[in-house]
Amino acid sequence: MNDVARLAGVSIKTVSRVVNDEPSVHPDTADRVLAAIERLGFRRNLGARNLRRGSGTGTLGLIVEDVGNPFYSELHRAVERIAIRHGRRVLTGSSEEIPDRERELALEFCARRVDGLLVVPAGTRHGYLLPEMRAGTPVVFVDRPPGDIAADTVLVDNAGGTAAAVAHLVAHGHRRIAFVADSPEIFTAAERLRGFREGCATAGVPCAERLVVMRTPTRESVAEAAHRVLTCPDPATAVVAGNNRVTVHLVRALAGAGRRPALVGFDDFELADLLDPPVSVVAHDVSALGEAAAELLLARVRGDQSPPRKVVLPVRIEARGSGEVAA
Amino acid sequence: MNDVARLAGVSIKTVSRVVNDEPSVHPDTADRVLAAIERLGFRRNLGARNLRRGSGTGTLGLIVEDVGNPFYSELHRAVERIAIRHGRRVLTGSSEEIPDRERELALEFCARRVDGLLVVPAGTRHGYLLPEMRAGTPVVFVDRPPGDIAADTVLVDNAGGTAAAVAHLVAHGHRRIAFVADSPEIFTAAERLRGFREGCATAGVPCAERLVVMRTPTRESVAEAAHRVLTCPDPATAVVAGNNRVTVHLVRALAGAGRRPALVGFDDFELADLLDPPVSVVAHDVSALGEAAAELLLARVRGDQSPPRKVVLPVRIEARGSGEVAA
DNA sequence: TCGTCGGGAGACAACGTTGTCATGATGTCG
DNA sequence: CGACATCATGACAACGTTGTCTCCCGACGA
Repeated sequence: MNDVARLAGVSIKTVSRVVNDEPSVHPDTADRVLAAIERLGFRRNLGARNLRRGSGTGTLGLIVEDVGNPFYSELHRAVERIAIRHGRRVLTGSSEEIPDRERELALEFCARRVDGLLVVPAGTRHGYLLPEMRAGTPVVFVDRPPGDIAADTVLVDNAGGTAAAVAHLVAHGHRRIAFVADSPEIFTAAERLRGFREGCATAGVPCAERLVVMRTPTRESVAEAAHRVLTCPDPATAVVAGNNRVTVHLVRALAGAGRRPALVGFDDFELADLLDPPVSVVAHDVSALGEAAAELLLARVRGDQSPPRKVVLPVRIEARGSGEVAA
Repeated sequence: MNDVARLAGVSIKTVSRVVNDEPSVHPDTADRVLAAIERLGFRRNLGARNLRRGSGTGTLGLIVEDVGNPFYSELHRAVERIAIRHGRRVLTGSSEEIPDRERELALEFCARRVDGLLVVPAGTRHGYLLPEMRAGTPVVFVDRPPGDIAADTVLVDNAGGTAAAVAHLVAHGHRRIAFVADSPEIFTAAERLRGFREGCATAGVPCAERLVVMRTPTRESVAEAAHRVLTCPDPATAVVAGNNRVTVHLVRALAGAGRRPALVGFDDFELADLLDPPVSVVAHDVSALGEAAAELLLARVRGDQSPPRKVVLPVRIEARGSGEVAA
């Protein structure tokens, strides 16, 4: 900026005036400055600007489990869309479901002075965020609630979804229904299990513990779980999958099998309708989730001080055939 | 930091020493300072730090078409992985395939003083980046080359891929092969068309212009294209799809049809193997693409001044059945 | 003619850090 | 016992901006 000022024969402050197009700069002067800027390839340093102005950095932080997972990338996209609309960029990080990495990312984003933080929590303890929140960085939790603090949270109706899945299967005559999901330490998995049990209770069908398998879904672990619930005494005739990865692994595990159980997945996924049979799912609007969270966060950024809010978005059964297999 | 210093009864510089754990601070003093930091919830301002140190901001910029597209989110993930390994974060933006948005994002990222920029270009003119590059921000182009400047570029073997797809189909007896792809203004689409033609020439099969349809793939446009190439005189018996979206739309369009053409897609996608028939594709390693680009960029950040490099990653045919349908 | 007003521009400080240098206290060695 | 290295700390400037205040000058009304 100094160089620009020298080249244009003005003071540094006048250059500042020009780049911020403040009024009360003589057009001729402005032209000289613009020419100098052009010639030197000057670009103002936003970091310094933000420091001086004390305003925010125009950045939102987003922490998810894995930016490469389609579920989270759709979330990311929705957040980005809202952020852009408010003139902000998104800084993203993958926690890899490791609480320490979540914490590290969150604190670093705060050190970078993001205007606000969106977190899909990996851990269950979030006291470390309290100082930051008190210091004025609003935080909104997405898809899962914080562990031990009160804060804005946007969720989907997990329990309602699995309960509906069970009802759907029972309506097609199933009475021995399995539930295969992620580890119960994960909030969504635990909630979906709760809904599964409630659904069973409501429908008056038994909920056999041996038909419930919960652990981190890998291709192998899900295949093993499928084998177990389908070959035990009184085997399952239908399966509820706890999330999109479980569903995909299950579809793969069942692909070779002869007689297949009915299946309802949680989370919609591309091509579900083109599989054979098409996979019924508990669908929810991931974009709406991201948008709601981002809007809530931005309201906080703008100064909304009302008590922490909890938003629960609805889910719906997307019946495509795999759930309609008769018992 | 002032407050911390006051509370700990030391100078602000000593606080700085503690947070950077420089040696030569008396342990007792350090403890007092740490206590004060804890009590006040102090977090150092990385913006100010970066400004003062003149070092980079520890950030890489990544511009893609759409962070929500699985192809780009996998790329994002790979870039993030490498960035983290070098202690850096990733600032991402979606250009939405609009040259002006690409430019706007790139320049803003430069103004934020990213250490380097990864760009999947939307436009074909990149002169606007020259000043930034001269000013020391390295730029690496990913998946598509820059329009009118010389710069590092990491691509996949687009032409080789479609040529191989044609060879694969010819080997199964096909002689009337269609090519459905994105608009030829998109570099990858144009290259794949070139490879398609070369493949036809090499195999000695005709390349009828009416079997080539190129435009922005939507569900409708692809369905229409499929209908056209399959119902014209001398209709196609096989189709090469130009990218993952075209492939998915094609699968959907063909799902209801009776006798289906053979199909080879470009870009692998989840569940391709579980469709009926499983979809053969020209596969390439998106993670490798992102990693190679990020590594190259980081080498530049570290000061590598060698001439611009062009890296072309290999592709391979993933034969799953849909390409083996006999003519 | 004088006082006033407003446009155009610059000097200076400050944002929150850290690099450089200086200081005083303490210990060490010949 | 003096010269000197070492340790612990602080004062100060600087990074690249922008907010505030001030100054100058020409125009305008009384």
